[in-house]
Amino acid sequence: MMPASETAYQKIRAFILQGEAIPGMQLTEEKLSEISGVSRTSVRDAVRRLENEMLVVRSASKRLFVADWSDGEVDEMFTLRGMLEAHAAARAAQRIDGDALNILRGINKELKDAVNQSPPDITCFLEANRRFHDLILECAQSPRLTKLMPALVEQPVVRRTAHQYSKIQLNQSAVDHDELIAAFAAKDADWAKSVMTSHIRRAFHSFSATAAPESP
Amino acid sequence: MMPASETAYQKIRAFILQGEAIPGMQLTEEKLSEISGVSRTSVRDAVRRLENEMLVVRSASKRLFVADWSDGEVDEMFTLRGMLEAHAAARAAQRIDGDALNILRGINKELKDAVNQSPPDITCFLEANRRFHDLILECAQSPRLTKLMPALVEQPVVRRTAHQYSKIQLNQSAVDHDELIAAFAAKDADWAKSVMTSHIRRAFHSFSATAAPESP
DNA sequence: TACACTTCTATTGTATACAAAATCACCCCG
DNA sequence: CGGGGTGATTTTGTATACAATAGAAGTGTA
Repeated sequence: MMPASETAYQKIRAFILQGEAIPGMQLTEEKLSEISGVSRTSVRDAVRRLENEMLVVRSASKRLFVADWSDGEVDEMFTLRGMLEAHAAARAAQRIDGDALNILRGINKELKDAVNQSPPDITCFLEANRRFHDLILECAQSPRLTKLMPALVEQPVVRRTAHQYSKIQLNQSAVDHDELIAAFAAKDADWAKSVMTSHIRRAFHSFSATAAPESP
Repeated sequence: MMPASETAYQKIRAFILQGEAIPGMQLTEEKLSEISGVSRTSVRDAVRRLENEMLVVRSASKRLFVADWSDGEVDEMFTLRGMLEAHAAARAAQRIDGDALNILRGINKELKDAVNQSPPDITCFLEANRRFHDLILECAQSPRLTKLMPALVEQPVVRRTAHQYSKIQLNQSAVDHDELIAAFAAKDADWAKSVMTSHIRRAFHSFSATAAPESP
């Protein structure tokens, strides 16, 4: 049996990420306790985690709301994520072993398969992509970095627009990953860092182009 | 009246930071509740925060311990902090206004005064230093960055060794700050970034030299 | 109508009690 | 004497009840 606070965390998180929640809407602890089916005590525990990931925010008077992000904040988030993931990639390049490398190859194979479906299986793609980046983070062996990352990865906006990415854009991700794997195999930290930087940066621009296609 | 969870947070934090706690020692929620004088409920709340700042860690079986850091982790922490604070400085350079600049000057004045006491007033120095960096972070106007920072700043080890810094080392901090202010005044993001990078990096080396002076 | 004041309601904060889980100490059996 | 299991003890997890606080709605007065 899963701990109640974990249940609450997952349910509330899904509630926000799968778009049932509207950015800016208030979330009372009681409502959340109904949604997740556990007591307020556990809900509060879950909410603390979500607050750290900045999926929910607190008003001055401690009331809870679903987070919403300005363009500037999304930009900044990608920038920070780029810096930290690039750093993680550099560390991973110096520490990764053959086993992890092979698992990485396997995950990227799955990712490619998901892309090559017709239409591409975005859910599968996102899942494989997440596992790929998570494993790199693990190989970086930096507890601190691991702690910071969650506040920078999940975003409802990004998740939603992912479904509109073209096959070409998705494929570019797979290609980036292949090059990352090559950099890891060569144990070249600088190479890994550069590739990761471009990878995240490109993802950002794919996102902005998709999210706001109507420019003046 | 301060909220109980806040009381608990401050008391426990002080307990760890002022060296009453030994790295690696177990902290039961009940003990912490005695220390802080509030109920376990509020203690748990406080512990969550401390966990995020990585001042306490949780074993696989959810038991709590005072964090202790390997040399590698301290190194990594300074590296991450350097990246993020440099980024904050760059953003601040583009956003800072005259008022903030003057406050910054005032804070650095206080810092210099603390250094020039005989002996230097380290507590005052650390306090002014913290306010200086906090204000820069605020000027950077990045909620995300603000959220990440606390996990990278406070460290019992660093705090303890600070008391052994020489006047020359302390003075160098003031000089760095002056140059940062100059970079801000010129609204030169690159300059600010470089100075901040050096500043943090130097602090790291001052620390390692002080913490482990006996090399082979 | 505008504004202060007051009451009521919604929401979060805290304590306590009990349940579940993990660790420890002990004992029994091989 | 060692290993494995069993019960006791410590420690964390969860629910509920109540307290405190913030926000909303009304009420009266100028």
